Formats: sequence, C-alpha cells, structure tokens
Amino acid sequence: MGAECKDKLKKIEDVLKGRGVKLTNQRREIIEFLAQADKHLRAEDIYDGLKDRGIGLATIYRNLELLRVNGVVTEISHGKYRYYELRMFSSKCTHIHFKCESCGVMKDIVDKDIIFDIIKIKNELEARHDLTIDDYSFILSGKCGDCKE
Amino acid sequence: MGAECKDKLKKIEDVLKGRGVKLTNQRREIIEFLAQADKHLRAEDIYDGLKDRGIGLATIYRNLELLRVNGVVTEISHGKYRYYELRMFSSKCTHIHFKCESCGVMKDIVDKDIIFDIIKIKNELEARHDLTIDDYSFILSGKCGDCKE
DNA sequence: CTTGATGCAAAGGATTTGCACAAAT
DNA sequence: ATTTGTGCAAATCCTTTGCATCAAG
Repeated sequence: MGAECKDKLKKIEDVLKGRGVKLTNQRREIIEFLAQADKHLRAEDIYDGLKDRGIGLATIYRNLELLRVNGVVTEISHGKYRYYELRMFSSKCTHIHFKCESCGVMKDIVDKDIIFDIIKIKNELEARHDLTIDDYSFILSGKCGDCKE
Repeated sequence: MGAECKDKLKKIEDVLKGRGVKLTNQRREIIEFLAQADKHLRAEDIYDGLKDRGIGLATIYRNLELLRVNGVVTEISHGKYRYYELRMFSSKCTHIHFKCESCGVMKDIVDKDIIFDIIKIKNELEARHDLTIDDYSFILSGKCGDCKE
C-alpha cells in the first residue's frame, strides 16, 4: 500500500472516529480493497476478494451501508446491481460513471472540466426547481474503447 | 385518453411493428398506464393498477424488459428499485430524474435549458474518452419542495 | 461487564423462469 | 396447426436480519 493510500485511509479513519464509528479490521480491509480497485465493485466482488480472510458477505453488506451513510463510499445503481466506490473527498469530487454493456465493467470517468459543468447544472436545478439536492449521479452506458470496434 | 396520447400510442405501435413486436392488450395497457402516470413507476406499481384487469406480475416484468430493449421505455435504477417511464421520442428528449428521499416519489425534472447542457456534456464525454454512449441518466436525490421545510 | 461487530444460516423481497393454457395468425 | 404471449407458481438472486459468539474498551 502506497503512502498516498495510507494517507487516505488515515483521513477516512478520522471521519469515522468523528462520527463514533470504529475502524475494525473488516472495515479497513473493505476500504483498502475498494481503494486498490480500478473499477467499481459489487458487494459480491469484495466478498470474493476477502472471503479467504474470513470476512462474511453479511459483513460486507452491513459495512458498505455504514460507509455509505457516513459518506465514505458512494453507491451507484445500474440495472439489478449496486456498485460501490470510495468517495474519499466527496465534497470536492464528482464522479461520472460509465458501464460498458459489452465487458460489463463499471468505471469512473475522470474529467475535471466536465465535473465543473455538472456541478453547475446541479446548482441550477436546485435553484430553479425548489429542491434540496443531497446527492446526484451521472451514469452513462454503452461501449468502452476496447469493446467499440 | 386524449388525442395527444392516442397519437403517441400510435407512434409506439409503429415502432414495435417495425421490429416485429405485437401490441397485445396487455402491452397496450402497460403503455397507457405509464402514459397517464405523473411519476415513474415500478413493476409492482403497474401491477397494482392493472391486476384487476387480470394482468399478471410476470407479464409486467417481461413486457417492461421487452419495451426497454425496443426503446419504448427507459429504466432508472435507484437503490433497490427499478423505475420505468415512457421514452416516447427518446432521441429528442433527455430526462433528469429526481427522487425525494422523504416522500419516496421518483419524478422527471423537465428543464429544456439544462437538457441542452447535458446533451452537450454527453457528446463531449463520448469524444474525449473514446466511448460510444447509448444511454445515460442523470439522477438526483434529496428533498422535493413539499418535503423540504 | 457491557457494548458493538461479526459469521453463519435463515428470511425477505424483487425479478426471472418453467410450464400449461390461451390468443393470434 | 404453429407460433407467440400470458398467468400462475416455483425458483433465483441480491440483500437483509436473527442470533449466538467474538472483540474491544
């Protein structure tokens, strides 16, 4: 685990402590597993990665929900599945999600310019339609570069 | 059923015929039920509205999927539920979806200016990230005007 | 101790599927 | 007749929950 990752974990631990939530071994493993993934994961994916360490599926589900409520992970629903990603610095970071219908991968699109546009849209919607927006997600689906041809 | 609605139904029927899909009674009822709803519906909502007419839940699910594949309805996943709406003239019409976490309603936000912005974002993402985007949805959640106070 | 977290197995709930029957061509 | 669609019930799959046990303060 790199220094940057350790740093993030430390920050997440602080967030949780401030909310009276313990960073148990299982929770740390789940967070680290999410941190090293290059795509979004379902509860079952995490379970497959961690079951050898004796972590049960129910624990994964319970903690993903706990981490979601405490702002550590973001949930993305698409079709019948729910995917999770580390939110890290949620207030600063908006994600765009892309699901490739060919290979099934669910990934982030990182694009600073466009994130800025999306935040503007969100703010405008809030003002124009008399809403309080707590959360939002922009999900696209189609074919990724590899599957396109 | 108003004239405008009849017209839309006719157009949908044409689309389906062109794809070799029959407009059965059940399918027409599902489509009409979606057309008259002022919010997005789950399969179960449609079933509740149509079960007295002897339409089974499995038929609803099967046909929602069939209508989705044929471009007649759009599916919106949020948390554990999947909602459906009539797509009507999909290429011309982008929707923004809002779920109120207080009253649970899932609705469209109609806002022509912002839809234009979103389409631009979608096009830009396609070009900049080497993707083919077939579908996309912008889902927001929070509190609606009624629940806000 | 006391409280909260975990693993396992069972339950729950949304969605899908198998099958016999009905509808349409 | 043959094909396709439907209703019902059973099965499936993802997710949640109950409960006994474990870990931490």
